[in-house]
Amino acid sequence: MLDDRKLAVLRAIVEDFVSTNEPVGSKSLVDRHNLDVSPATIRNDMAVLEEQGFIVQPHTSAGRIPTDQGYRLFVDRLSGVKPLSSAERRAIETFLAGAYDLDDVVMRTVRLLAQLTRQVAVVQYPSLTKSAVRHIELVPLTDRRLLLVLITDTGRVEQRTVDLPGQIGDEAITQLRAVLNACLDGRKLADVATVVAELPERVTAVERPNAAAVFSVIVETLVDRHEERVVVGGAANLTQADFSRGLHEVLEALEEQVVLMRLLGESGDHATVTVRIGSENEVRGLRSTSLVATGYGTGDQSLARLGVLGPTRMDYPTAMGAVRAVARYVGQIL
Amino acid sequence: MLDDRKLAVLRAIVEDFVSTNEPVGSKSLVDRHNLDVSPATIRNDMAVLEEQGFIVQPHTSAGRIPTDQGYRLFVDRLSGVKPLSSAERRAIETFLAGAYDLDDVVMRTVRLLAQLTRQVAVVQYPSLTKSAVRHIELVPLTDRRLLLVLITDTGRVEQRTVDLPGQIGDEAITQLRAVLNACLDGRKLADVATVVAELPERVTAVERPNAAAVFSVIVETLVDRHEERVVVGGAANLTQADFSRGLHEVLEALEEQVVLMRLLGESGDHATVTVRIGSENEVRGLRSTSLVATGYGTGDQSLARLGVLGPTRMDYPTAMGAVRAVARYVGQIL
DNA sequence: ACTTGGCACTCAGGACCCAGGAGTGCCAGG
DNA sequence: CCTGGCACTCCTGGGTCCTGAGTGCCAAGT
Repeated sequence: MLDDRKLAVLRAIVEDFVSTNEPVGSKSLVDRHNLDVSPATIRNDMAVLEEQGFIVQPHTSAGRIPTDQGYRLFVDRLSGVKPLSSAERRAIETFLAGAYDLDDVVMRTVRLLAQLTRQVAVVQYPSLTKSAVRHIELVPLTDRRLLLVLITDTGRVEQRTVDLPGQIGDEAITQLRAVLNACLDGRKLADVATVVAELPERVTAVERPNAAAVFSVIVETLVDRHEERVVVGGAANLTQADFSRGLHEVLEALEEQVVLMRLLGESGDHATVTVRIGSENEVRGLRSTSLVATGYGTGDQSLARLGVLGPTRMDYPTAMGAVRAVARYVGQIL
Repeated sequence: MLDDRKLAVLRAIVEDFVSTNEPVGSKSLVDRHNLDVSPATIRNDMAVLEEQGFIVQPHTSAGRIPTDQGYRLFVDRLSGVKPLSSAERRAIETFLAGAYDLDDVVMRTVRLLAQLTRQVAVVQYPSLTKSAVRHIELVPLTDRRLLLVLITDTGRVEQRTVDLPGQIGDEAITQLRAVLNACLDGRKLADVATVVAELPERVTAVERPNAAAVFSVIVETLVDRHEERVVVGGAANLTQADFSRGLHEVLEALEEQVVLMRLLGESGDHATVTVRIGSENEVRGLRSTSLVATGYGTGDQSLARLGVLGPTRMDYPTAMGAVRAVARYVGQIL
């Protein structure tokens, strides 16, 4: 039902509209691309495309602009992933190379993505649940409060204060620390809950209440409270694309961690770049934006996701290229 | 040169303009405030105020709007700090009460300030240099890499990886850890550099290269690299105020940590709310915004600063009230 | 020495109209 | 199935006009 030329026309419309931000008409199409047919023919094709819901005209007798569905077809069948220029690759490498720690990696990644794509970059912190415990440290704050510091093998550090039911002495802390590290070191965080359940037996009875408090905080921190943060950058790029009045909505959505998590979280296996276009987004307020995202992580498993967010009128091939490349490099670094 | 009535007129102009966002004319002034003089009199006063540079008219025969200098006079002499309603006070308390750790406190504070003032909130992390070392932890990652975790008495946790010149064994790590904690525990971070300089003597000669690497990272982390982060929130509120095209500039400035530091950092002793209006801001791109900021911290010393940023057309008394109140509560919590 | 009413003046903003042009849909002929 | 021609639509930009808010100034009043 859609022959090759119609697809070519759709592709051309998307490309032109993305670069000019103006409805594109039959005449300018035949000029700019070398379709060797007449404008009238194109018009017929466009009529069909419109009927199928891939393009619309903002008002009678204006050019056509792609619908969300049109973009969808475009990314699915009409365009590939545009690889980065070698200059860009080098830029990525040098930019990410000097990172100190995990925080720094994430921050640099956000900036990098934002600059590269001129869109809003969104990077999720590597998930806790898929990494393993490297070390647990207990530091006394007062005689009834401890600071619990938990270090994972992805280099992430979690900290929480623990309020104890009773006083605790130095030697008790030392003992507790030893037990914790002996039992939890190297364990996948996902397994920690079950291991912790067996721990109380290993502690002397008198210390059990305090130990229990610590254990429950550990479980809470690691398992229940998936405090997986999302970092946003490049919000300034939103002002270029004209969201008319929707900008406010978009900015608001970007400040809600929960919303961002929902946005990024869904679907998409590792190493595939997924695109979510306009109304496909569940998130209210981001209905006129598109998300290009992928997973990243060490080896074959995906630790978290990152991507860019922009107006539906976005250069998808380039964005996909940048997202994929950055995800790979970040994976390498971790 | 400026009698009482002229000042009253300026105050009225500021208040009206802030609430309506429209140039205010002589007629509406006498209506809305009960100045019992005629519009003509007001016009004379306004002429004087304009000559002195406190107000301008956007174009001939429009009402007047305050200049930066006008706002300055307003905050300095014509308005106080508006205390919060008791409902707002309660809101602050309950909102900040449930905070887990330092990160959480900072994040909640940002949200709170943004919601309270309907402006952009800016909160600086408590400065490292003024707090003391609580604990230092070394965790082996590989045989040539350590993770250094440093805990301060304000509950802040700093982490850095250290690349060692040579291999290191478990017992060497233990020794090093003991030395570090023995010597640095409780020291003000500002003093750490001098203490560290004396440390190498306490380590066996064979371990000195590795130890030196660790020491230099410590100094770097704590002293040289004042990586004092600033967290921004409520950027969506910027869209309400019409920055015409300057919005882009403002958003860009808000993403530059360095710029924010410069903005917040200057001047202002603890517990005073300082206001920086429009062109008084050094920062290019924030010339049409105002900052209301103050220090916060435990006891009498200021650990860091927080504030709100908005258009110069801002409700200063309320903003100042909110900033002051939030700063106090946060100080209490720490 | 201020204050006041009166008056002429200015100018942004909205309503209105008009022409130009880009783009379309349709149709008949190749 | 493609193409040229043609009539139609309607957005866009420019121009004009008008109105209303607001001003500055002046002369008279207190």
